[in-house]
Amino acid sequence: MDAMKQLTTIPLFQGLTAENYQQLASIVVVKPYKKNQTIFADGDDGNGFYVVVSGRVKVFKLSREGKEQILHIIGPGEPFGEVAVFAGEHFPAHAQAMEETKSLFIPRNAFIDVLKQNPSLAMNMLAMLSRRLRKFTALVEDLSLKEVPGRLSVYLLYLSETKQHAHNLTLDISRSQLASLLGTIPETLSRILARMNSEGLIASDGRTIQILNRDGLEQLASGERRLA
Amino acid sequence: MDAMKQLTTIPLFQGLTAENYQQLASIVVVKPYKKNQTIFADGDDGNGFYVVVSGRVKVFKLSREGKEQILHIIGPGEPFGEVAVFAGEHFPAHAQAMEETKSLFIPRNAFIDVLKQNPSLAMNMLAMLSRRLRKFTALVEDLSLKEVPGRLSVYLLYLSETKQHAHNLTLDISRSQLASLLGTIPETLSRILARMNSEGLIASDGRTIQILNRDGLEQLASGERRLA
DNA sequence: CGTGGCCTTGATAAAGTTCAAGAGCCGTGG
DNA sequence: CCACGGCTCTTGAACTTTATCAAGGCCACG
Repeated sequence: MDAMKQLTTIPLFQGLTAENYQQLASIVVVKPYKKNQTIFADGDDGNGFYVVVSGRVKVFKLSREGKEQILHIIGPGEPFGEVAVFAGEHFPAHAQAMEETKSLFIPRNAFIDVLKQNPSLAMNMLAMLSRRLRKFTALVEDLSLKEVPGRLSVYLLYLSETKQHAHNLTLDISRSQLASLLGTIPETLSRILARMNSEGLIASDGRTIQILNRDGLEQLASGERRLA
Repeated sequence: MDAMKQLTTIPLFQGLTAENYQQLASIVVVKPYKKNQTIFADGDDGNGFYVVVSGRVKVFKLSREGKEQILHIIGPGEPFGEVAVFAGEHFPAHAQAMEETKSLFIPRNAFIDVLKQNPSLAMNMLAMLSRRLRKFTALVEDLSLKEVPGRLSVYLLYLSETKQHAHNLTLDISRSQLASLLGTIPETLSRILARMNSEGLIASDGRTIQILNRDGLEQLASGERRLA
């Protein structure tokens, strides 16, 4: 597939003119990454942004002691690093390929030129940033208002609503990474999964999790109930 | 001061044409709020956004039990509620005036019309959203990676760097609200301030705080050190 | 001079982290 | 084909941090 065709399949770039696609195609660079390869580091110069074509990328912060908090997991069609393009000089977090990943790199200056000529691209970008901001609001809410069992419940219910058939979930990330996404550590996650199992809320086996009692999870998610 | 003049002083609207200002002025509505008055509630229909002219507004989330997490405190010249205009139908949080506040309300549809004709307004909006996203990244990092003394240190150092003369700070919010901003409760904040005092890091008296040992605060902020 | 709001302090309990040890799993190489 | 080493995940025990509950102090305002 050539760059131009790829561009038209990306939600961020929907609704542009053929001319715009050509302009974009001429500035875009295809970049492949291996599993665990760093794409950019916290503090790097933000001279452009990326769109994932295939594979997955995690965007995360690192504490001084090396504990990581995952901020986003970016899948095909989604952009990342775009904040740096408009806000400032450097990336505010680390980005690393979680598996073999192909991405497009859109250099800053060239992109801004295209943007200036194209209101509908600007509108797309605005909508996208707004959606991301909204997700962050939810993340902050989760981190500050809920305990870990509640956050885990929110995550499981979210998974079951979106990607998969209702009651049988397959985690597509490791437990350690799930822990990081929930703002905790693997030990705590492990214990909570065990408690959820013994309370009959779920049945987990490796990366497979069955939801046995959806109401119970919803109560945990909303803080109405706690685990024994 | 008439609406048009106010508009030109707002960073978000810098660099527009005279015609744009007139368009905007014709759709803007001035709205006054009393102290503690609700401006919008979580879930309300987002049919426009606001810019604070004078006073202050807090944007916050509420847990089921009523515990509040402040997300932003918005001052003169800053916009709020703008995410709803691009992202979706409803506001993702509550907004309330912290004191007597005057704000401008910009209705959604009319604004989008102006935006479509004006790339530089769109660029301003993009930059603003990006900056806010960046702040959120930092907030998430704080909430998930640091303990309360660290978060408080970050906040104090931030205050001393930006607004005020180096070592003598005056809090412009109540302790309860500071607690909420830091993702904790007033009791915990009180204890930590007491410990910081007795360790000679700060000298606090009411709403005034003197920084006595900047290095010590920086160590707490980065997790190198803990309070006794 | 009382009354209500906010802040402080103490005792207690809950939640999560840390440290340490062991179990299960998988690919590599003998 | 089996054993080894290196992962990740699990489990236990001690410890740390923070929240909760309760009581008392301070101050401003009526």
